[in-house]
Amino acid sequence: MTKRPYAQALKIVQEAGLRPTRQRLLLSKILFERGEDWHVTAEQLHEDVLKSGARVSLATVYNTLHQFTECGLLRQINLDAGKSYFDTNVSDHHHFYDAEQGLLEDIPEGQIKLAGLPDAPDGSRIGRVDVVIQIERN
Amino acid sequence: MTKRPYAQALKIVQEAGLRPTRQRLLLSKILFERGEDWHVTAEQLHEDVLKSGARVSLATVYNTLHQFTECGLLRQINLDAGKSYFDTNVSDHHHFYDAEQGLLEDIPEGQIKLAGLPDAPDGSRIGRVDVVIQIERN
DNA sequence: AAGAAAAATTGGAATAATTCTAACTAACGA
DNA sequence: TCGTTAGTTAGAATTATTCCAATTTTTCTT
Repeated sequence: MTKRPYAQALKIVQEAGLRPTRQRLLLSKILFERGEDWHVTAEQLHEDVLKSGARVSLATVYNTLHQFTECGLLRQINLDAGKSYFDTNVSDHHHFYDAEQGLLEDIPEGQIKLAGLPDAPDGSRIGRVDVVIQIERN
Repeated sequence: MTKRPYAQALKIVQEAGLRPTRQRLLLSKILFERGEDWHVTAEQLHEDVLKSGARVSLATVYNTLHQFTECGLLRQINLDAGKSYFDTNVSDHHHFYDAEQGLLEDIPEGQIKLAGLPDAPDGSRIGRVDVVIQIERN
């Protein structure tokens, strides 16, 4: 992988139909070029930006996370009363959740089988089905 | 059902091992004597208390909801970054969730079948498994 | 039943995550 | 390059929740 530093980030942002601003490129790079699935909060991502030496306001981090979610680049997960996680893995998979430590872990796609799914209530249709396995540390 | 007004509420609170204070009795009554499952937020419950003509501070509503949850009288559900729901139905069941309107609906116990549940990661064990079906209004 | 000890309640302040706002700045198309 | 549109920003505002220290209630002991 010997690309110019922002080639991949640029591609992602443009294909999502978003203007390639400095902030979006940087966030795209940090989010999608770490080579593993990541469950990140706005606050964490903002800290990572600052550590990288760049500056993006927290408001922009929030805006961008929501835009990326809209575009299907991220998946938003709410498990804690207080905060949102954003998952860089948007495949159809489920999660372990350690509430004590606020840690999310992926369960591979296809591992869990669901049967007996009910029809959606009248006047609605089914969107996503989320399975969360709460775990406790021994 | 011609009991003295607080007989049932008293029983619930005492069997949970909690002191039967005026506040707990009233909250127990409002929560468990409506004859149907209820998904309530602290704020909503507090309003219901005020409507009933009594006064319980919001801090006490929060304390009591958490204590009742500890005792297994309620189940806490977090689906929205912002707020917590408390479910008066503590049986092993799942939910429809309408994110748009913040509405939760029960799916009857036993309806959904899960297979292929993975083992908990090393050093942990499985607690609860939650299935949430996101629905969108037509 | 009275007094002491323990637990619960309270208002209000504090916190945390998120959203809003209005002014500024950057990107894009002609 | 210029004007228009979209994006970014700091800081204020909002929302749900927790914390705190003072007061009140409940329970225990006698």
